[in-house]
Amino acid sequence: MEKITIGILAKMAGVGVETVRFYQRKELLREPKAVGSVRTYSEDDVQRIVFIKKAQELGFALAEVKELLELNTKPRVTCGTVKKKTLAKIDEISLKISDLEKMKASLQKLANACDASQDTIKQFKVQECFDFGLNCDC
Amino acid sequence: MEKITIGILAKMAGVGVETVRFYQRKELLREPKAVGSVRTYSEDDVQRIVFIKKAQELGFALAEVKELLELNTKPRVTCGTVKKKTLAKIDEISLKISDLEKMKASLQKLANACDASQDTIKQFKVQECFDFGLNCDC
DNA sequence: ATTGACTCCGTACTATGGTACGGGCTCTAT
DNA sequence: ATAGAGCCCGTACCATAGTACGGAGTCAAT
Repeated sequence: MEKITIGILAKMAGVGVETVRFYQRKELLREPKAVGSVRTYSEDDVQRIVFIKKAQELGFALAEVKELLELNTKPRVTCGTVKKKTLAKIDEISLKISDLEKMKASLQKLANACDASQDTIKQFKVQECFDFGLNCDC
Repeated sequence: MEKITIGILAKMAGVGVETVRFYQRKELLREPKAVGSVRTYSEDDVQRIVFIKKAQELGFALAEVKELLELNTKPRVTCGTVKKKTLAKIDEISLKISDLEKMKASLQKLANACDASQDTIKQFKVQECFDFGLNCDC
């Protein structure tokens, strides 16, 4: 098993070398001790970067991703604090999920409306179709 | 019912006036005809902005939000095209939801682990807890 | 008819999340 | 030992998504 240098790490995680260095500056990623003068990374670092990218796509800013990661890794934080923050994040995520579900349902209705007509689609008001909760008769 | 000027609109939608104008420049929002020299807006415009903000929070970039909105409102697009794009968006959203569910499950485990111990929390590897799919014995 | 609040418009500035670049160093293979 | 690939580091630049600002016009109330 060959040593994971920054270039290899970046390739494994599907990001650029500069991105890795950027995350280090932002303290989202530890700066590993160098063996000689070149630093080597672990499989854990790859997973961490993958997590960061995933969480970002889901609408978390880097600062929030950092918080998420720290829930799990900060040594000095008491259990109560972790629990409180964790539950808050869970609520945040639940809300996102429910909004996405509504969005999905609206799009599903739009897709169904498309089935009905042949090649032109009757116009709906955005407000009726993408309402995030109100009813829609598309 | 008083006229909805840009300032009122912004307040109703919970954004700044500058943001409204920014969205107009980006063609996410129509520029309404002026009555006199001041433009007036509708309740629809409010909902549209609310939609934009929601979708953004869910991890869609403005360009993607624009696409979402156009699915529903572009006049020249045929039904087949709309349907194809709509289904693609649905897949995108489903993926987001499933990632969020995994994230939520991981956080739930973290919260439960907190219940168990009293004031210090045993350390988990991020990779075990926030794995997005692998199993975790937290 | 004047004040004050608001609009319109353009331009400039900001924060976030990278990306690119250039000089110097090192590690490996030839 | 030397070339080339890759690392280290700092600085500069980029796109996205706003935010601020300043001058000019407008509208409504006093």
